[in-house]
Amino acid sequence: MLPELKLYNTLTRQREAFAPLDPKLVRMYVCGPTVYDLAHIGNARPVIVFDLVYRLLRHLYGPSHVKYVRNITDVDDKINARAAQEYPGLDLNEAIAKVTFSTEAQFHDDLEALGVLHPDVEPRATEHIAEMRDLIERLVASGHAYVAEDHVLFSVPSMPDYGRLSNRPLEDMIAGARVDVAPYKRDAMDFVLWKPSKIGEPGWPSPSGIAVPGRPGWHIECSAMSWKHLGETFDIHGGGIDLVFPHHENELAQSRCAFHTGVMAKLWMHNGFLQVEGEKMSKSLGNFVTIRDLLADWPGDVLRLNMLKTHYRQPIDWTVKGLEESARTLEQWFDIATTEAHPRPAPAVLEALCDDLNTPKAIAEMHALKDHAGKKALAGTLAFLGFEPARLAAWSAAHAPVLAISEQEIESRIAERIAARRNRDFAASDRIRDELLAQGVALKDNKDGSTTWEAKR
RNA sequence: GGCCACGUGGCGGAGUGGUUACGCAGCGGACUGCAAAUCCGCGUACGGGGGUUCGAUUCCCUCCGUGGCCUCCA
Repeated sequence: MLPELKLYNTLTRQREAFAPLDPKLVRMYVCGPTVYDLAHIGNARPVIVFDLVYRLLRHLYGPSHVKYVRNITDVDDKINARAAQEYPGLDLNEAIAKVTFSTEAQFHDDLEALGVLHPDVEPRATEHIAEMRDLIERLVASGHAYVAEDHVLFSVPSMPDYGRLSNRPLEDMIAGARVDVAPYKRDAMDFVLWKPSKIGEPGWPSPSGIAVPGRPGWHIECSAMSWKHLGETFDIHGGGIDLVFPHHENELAQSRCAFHTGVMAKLWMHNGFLQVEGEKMSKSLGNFVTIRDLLADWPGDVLRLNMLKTHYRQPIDWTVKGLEESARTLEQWFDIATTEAHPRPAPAVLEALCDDLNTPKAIAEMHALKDHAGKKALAGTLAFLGFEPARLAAWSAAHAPVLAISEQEIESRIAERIAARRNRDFAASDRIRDELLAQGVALKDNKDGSTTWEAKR
């Protein structure tokens, strides 16, 4: 008997029992990266969190009954700016291709190290321009959008319940507006669906009779890609909490008005923000931490556990101390879970995860497995959660501290020490132990009388 | 200024209207020639103030603190 899955829905501000629209196919869309720079640890949070949601759904509904779409946004002003900066001599479109291609490859390498499964579909925005145009024309035709000065704008007042996701009544937003309003907007809240391309910028034939080439606004790509791969409505839409407004609010407005539906996704999930050593991560503070940097010092599995130690909706403070603790925990678990893995996660862990992805509770349950005869269950749970001893071992081998002493020498010194202890020459015995420690080798005298060693971290 | 979230023991971090979270660190014990590793055991908590209640860390109000968002790159 599987536990009932309950998830917190940003749209309703409460936990709800999850029931897919189509019981034969659970559909989830998560906003992926805009590929203009190395992914930082804050970007890793939604990727890891929703990877776990994906694993959980596959377990509950069967792997062939879940479709997970995570996009790559490869058209964006930040990309254009980066491309122009990195490759000043190159044609802008070629430069953009270089930036997006290499950034995407790096992103995939990072995720591989973090134990993240591939989504079922990973669409790129530039491959869905036709769907975007189609959506825009539907919106214009139904009066939800209009053309002005070669732009297409979404008419926010045309949607009576705009603002429901972010819980911002229209009046409040207008009152709090602090940005100059473009003159071609009918309403201050209207947002861009399509805009004209400047010379040299990427451009595509425009919709709605606009003569000049253009490019999509920020939000339309996700409406287009989720439609193409998941349909007009689907089950779960995820991302970071910073995306709730305006990105998700506007996505939702576009899709619902284009398809005349009451919902876009039934359930909206948002992960909390991440800070580094108690401070907001920013380039000016110099605490901007990329996944790549972290992987130089820590195995991906440790980063993964560190991320899951905090409940996904809570703010997380990313610290070296926390990483050290996670590394130790993972090491202990892998030391214990050496037996054949159970094919399923431990029931108590599954139950915790079904309770709005309560990973801290799940981790506590794993500690309980350690204490009892739960080795096989622990191994199975670790595998289920995406932790892989082989990957960890590979990282450790690649990053092992260089010892100035060979393994044979270590073994012979251990033998020497055993002999000294047998003769009760403890001065000699302790000297050997200290010398090895100074060389980075820590000895362990086990209960069975044997002595083993490990490289000191 | 508007909207929202968070504030738990030395640290990390769940949860709950009235019984132990859990982990790390610490302390005590076992083991050890002594340590380390390992095993067993132990302790301290719910930001301030008010209210509701027989009873609040848990609900309400308020204050303080921390953080996020407030769009077309301004």
